[in-house]
Amino acid sequence: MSRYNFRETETRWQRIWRERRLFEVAAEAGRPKYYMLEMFPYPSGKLHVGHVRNYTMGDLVARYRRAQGFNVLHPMGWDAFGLPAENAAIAEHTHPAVWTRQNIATMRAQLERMGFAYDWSREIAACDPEYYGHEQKMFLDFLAAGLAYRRESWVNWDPVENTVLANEQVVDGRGWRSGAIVEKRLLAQWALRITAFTEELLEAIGGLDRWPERVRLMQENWIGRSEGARVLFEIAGPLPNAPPLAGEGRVEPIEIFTTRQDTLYGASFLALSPNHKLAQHLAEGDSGLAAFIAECNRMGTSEAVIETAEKRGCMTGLEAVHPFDPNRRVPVWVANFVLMEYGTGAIFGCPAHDQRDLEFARKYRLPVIPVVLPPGADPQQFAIGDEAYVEDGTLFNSAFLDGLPVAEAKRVAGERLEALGRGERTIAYRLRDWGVSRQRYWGCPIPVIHCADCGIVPVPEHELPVTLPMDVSFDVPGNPLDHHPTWKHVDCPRCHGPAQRETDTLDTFFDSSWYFLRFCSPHAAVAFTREAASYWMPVDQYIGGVEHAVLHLLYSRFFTRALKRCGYLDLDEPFAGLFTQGMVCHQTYRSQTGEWLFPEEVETAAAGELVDGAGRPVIVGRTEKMSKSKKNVVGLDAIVDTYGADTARLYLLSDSPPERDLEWTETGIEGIWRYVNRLWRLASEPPVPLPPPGTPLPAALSPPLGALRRAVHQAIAAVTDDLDKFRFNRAIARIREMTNAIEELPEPALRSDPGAPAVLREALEALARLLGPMMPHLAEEMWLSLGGAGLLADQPWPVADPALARDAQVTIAVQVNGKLRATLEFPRDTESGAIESAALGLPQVARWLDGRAPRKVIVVPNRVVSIVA
RNA sequence: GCGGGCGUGGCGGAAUGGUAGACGCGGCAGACUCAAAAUCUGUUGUCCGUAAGGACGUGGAGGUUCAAGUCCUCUCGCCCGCACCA
Repeated sequence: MSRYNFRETETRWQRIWRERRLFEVAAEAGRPKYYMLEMFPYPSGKLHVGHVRNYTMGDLVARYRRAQGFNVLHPMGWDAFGLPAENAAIAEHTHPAVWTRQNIATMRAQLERMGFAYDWSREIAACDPEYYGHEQKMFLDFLAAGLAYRRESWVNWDPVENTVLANEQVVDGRGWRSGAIVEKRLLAQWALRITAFTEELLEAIGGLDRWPERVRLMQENWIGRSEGARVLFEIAGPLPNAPPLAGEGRVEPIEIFTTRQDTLYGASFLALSPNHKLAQHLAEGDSGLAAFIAECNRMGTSEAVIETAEKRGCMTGLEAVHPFDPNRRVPVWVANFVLMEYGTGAIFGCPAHDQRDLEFARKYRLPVIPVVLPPGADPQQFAIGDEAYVEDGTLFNSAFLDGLPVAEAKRVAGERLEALGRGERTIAYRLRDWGVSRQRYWGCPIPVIHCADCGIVPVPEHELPVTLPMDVSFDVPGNPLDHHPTWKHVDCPRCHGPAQRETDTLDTFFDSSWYFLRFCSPHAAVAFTREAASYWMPVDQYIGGVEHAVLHLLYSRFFTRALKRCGYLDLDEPFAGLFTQGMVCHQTYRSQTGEWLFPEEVETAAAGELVDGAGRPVIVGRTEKMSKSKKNVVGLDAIVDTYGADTARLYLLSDSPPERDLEWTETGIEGIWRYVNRLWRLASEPPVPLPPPGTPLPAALSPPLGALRRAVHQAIAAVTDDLDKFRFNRAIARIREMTNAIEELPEPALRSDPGAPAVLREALEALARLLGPMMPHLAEEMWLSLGGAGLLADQPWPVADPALARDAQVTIAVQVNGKLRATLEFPRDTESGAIESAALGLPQVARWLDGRAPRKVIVVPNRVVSIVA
């Protein structure tokens, strides 16, 4: 039995595609374009099969759209800056650049072996000065436009590593690598003013109709719009135990944000964030308060800590005046649960109608004043127990608001605040500006200079790019740019006095926020040309992991708007279509002593149980996302060596719907391999000798051949529809059905029927074309075997003839009282009366009717006849 | 707590309200073989029945409908995202 020799064919076709520059594209005005993009990878090392699922999907779409005649841009590049390179440099005594370049070379070779149709002439790497120099120019433009600025912000500081840590790098309040307790520090950091576009970013989500609903919701929640009011509470009397804040005797009122201005009459306290400037000020004269604030700042910000931390507060001794009633006073507290970063860093507490406020009030024995009455409740009887009442109702105990429903009361209270000059209705957002400073080496240098006299001075454009020095040491903790003996010392471009470079580098999300634009004109002297961007953008189909649902995708949306404001392009949304693919999973294995084992270290013993190389039993764990740490990975090279790229590709596409997780199994890949060989045999040794290409079909076909032809056109129609809708697994099922139909064509029909060879040729050619986007090498090889002209990759996508695809005969289900009792065969579109009488004449039906006339008969054309006995 | 998703054979999964289980994996039986691998053929939701046939069946309970995996109400379980957001 001959086997498909993928080793020979795959490298051969890859060479031919490369030599003919098949996938290198140029903008062609007037020709419809299709920009297919998969999220560019971080070059972390070798790829495993889990890494290439989204590239396989992207390649399918790229080749499919290409066959449909689109000018398809399908580029690939490297998100090449980042922390792992520095960690590797420390661990392996290499240089981040060397390590990164090696990984890029390895991974590029692996992607090439998969036969992906990339335009490699557009390859970019974020760590290349050719790339990040443009990024520095963008930063300076943002700076000039007020979209980049320097601010003090609280950060996680690792005192051992001497660096800022991202939230993800803080584990249980400690630095993930040093184990040191992380401190909160107020540092001057560069930030991007994403909040300048908050409302736009939120509103435009509604127009992203080819994005997953889930991702749109996540972005909406992340932006977190809340309608409410800012309210001013005057402080009664002078500040105790502290000098007055400013001016002569008059103390600034406390401004709070609330969404429940309707419940202001239920206020029983105000609470300030520990980092509120009034709290900080008061702490100067109040050692108890100072100690409380210090303790709050020591508590980590990790979610686990927040969840378990109880609500605690510290009295300030201040009293605030109720905005609606000058005679009413409420105490001012500092509370650990009030965030400085949201709203105004101060709240008013209404325990009756907010669960968190209620817990606080119970703990500190503050009054609980209900002001919203549930529908039908008795105002005399209604009281708050352990749960705050947060539903709708009617206001009471609230003077001029009494009797109003909640929504109405919000409006009236807001108007009153505005009339009194004690507040205004406003909108608060969860979204905060994006801090982009990192105290890291392997990133894009921020192109500014700090001068003692001139302050912050941008690096002059003609001096860009500011390149990273290569001679750096990772022996000392902290930022190597800061330790470098010479790099940071420069003359101030303005006064020419001695000055220092900024040693922070940009967050790597900055790099990935515009790479899709660079791909449009990757060799341009500017970041990207307006012409190229206006032809290729937006990305028609973007594919990536859902883990980027908020950060990368939101930053890129922001960047596109920021670049538009700076005159770079005329576009709001970068990604017209988005698809988030599921993960590739694999069973996990552990040894008796608990170490993770690679799948190839596990063998099946004679008795059928799983053992390791030394014959010791293996503990089988749950199936989880492939990850190096759990060793449940299957190397890409090993799979391509054993089964070839096409087999791997088809498996990644066929076994699960693309948005769901896929389990990688040995039996699964072997099943695909069998199918690959069946396909190859069909094309290379067809059951009857084929006529030359283009041989016309006979006018009339025998029923079996007619059926085959119909199956082919049905498959073409179904596969096309499935690919349009990203139902790859179903498309493959359809192709397999068609394959079965070809193989099952009865032998006598083949041998004796003069029409058979031509019908078979049509079927096999269609098969090769349909397989092209999924298994491009095999499809080319089939095309060659069939004697097709040119490359399959240049063939147009087949078009189904609806007339040929329509079944001549239909099977009609016969139901009695909703249960299937029989089926009937009829020519398509037989009129209802004939079907009804045929159904009523069936013995299976007569038995259930028991001699009575049916009460009702419903005939659905070509589908079902439903009889009610 | 808030938001979202998903529950269908042994497994992955198909089903514009119209024959539930397409397609595949695995299993079982058989052919070829000295044997194995490979390949091929048949079969494969559960239960009753020799069979014809029948009953049951899409997490659970109701409902709408001639007809429900699909629509509605309630409920259970799992997964994901956000989370002291005022």
